[in-house]
Amino acid sequence: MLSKKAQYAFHALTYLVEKEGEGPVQISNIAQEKGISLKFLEIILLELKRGGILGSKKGKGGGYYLIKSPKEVPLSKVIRLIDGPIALLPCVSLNFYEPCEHCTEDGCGLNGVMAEVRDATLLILERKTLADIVKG
Amino acid sequence: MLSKKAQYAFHALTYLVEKEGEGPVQISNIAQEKGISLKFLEIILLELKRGGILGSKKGKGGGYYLIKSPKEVPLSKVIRLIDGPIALLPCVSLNFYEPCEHCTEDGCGLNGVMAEVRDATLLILERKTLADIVKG
DNA sequence: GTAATACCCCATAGAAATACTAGGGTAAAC
DNA sequence: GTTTACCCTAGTATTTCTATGGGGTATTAC
Repeated sequence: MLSKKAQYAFHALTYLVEKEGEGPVQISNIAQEKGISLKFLEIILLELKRGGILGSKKGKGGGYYLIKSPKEVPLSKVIRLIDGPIALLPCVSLNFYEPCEHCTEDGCGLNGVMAEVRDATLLILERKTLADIVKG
Repeated sequence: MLSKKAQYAFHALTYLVEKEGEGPVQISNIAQEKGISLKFLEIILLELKRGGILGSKKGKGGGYYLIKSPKEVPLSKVIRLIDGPIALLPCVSLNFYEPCEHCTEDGCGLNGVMAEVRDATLLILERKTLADIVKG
């Protein structure tokens, strides 16, 4: 399951997509509009900025904005940034790989299936972008 | 990600599949062989029993055993039993559905994609069974 | 240049989930 | 009736989740 944090991230991002071209959007604006705690949202947006998805501008008229086209931001990137691994097992994770202590060298039988699940999931999450989750 | 508990469950189940036909297997046997804490494993096996996957026999010569053929136990059943929902969002979960407060009536844009992910995942996890995760 | 704005950073904290641990109870087999 | 081995309740340490609070700093408008 996605954490609340990741869900909030998506809600904030879709809002920013909708507001694209209107200049920076303030945290307080997003928080109020989407019903998210302001301080918690602050942390989330900061992470999205550090992850290269958002840019920010300080001072009057400042706020957050997308630094890429929505079509260039796959959903997988957001999930990995906020929640971490997409795979169901650390030993089949592409970006957060860790060996299992319980798997023998030739791997336990789970690996194969979980790698399949990972691939099927990524096939969707890598292709779908922020542009796809904004209602027409 | 699967919890350690779920991973232990799979390790224990594969062991039971390998020992099928040899009568009940004791918890202590599985725990030692798979390197799992005995008391923690006890809890896990009990949940698998309550979930209708395992049977147990008390007293001397007792232990746990599969009550169905390994081919009849899909991996999805084990995951749902131990970890809960397979879907990434509660609002697209088939077995643990909960409405999202942030989604409007016609749904947020995420729903569609996450339902796709769920279907792709289930297509694998419903078809693959305990028989598939035991090494030939 | 100064005051207002709005992001930035650090510390803390309650609640829940995770991953166990301890100890005794109970049914079955011999 | 004693041993075996599952069954049940309770507790606990650690981590993660979900925030909250207060102050610092860069930018802009005037």
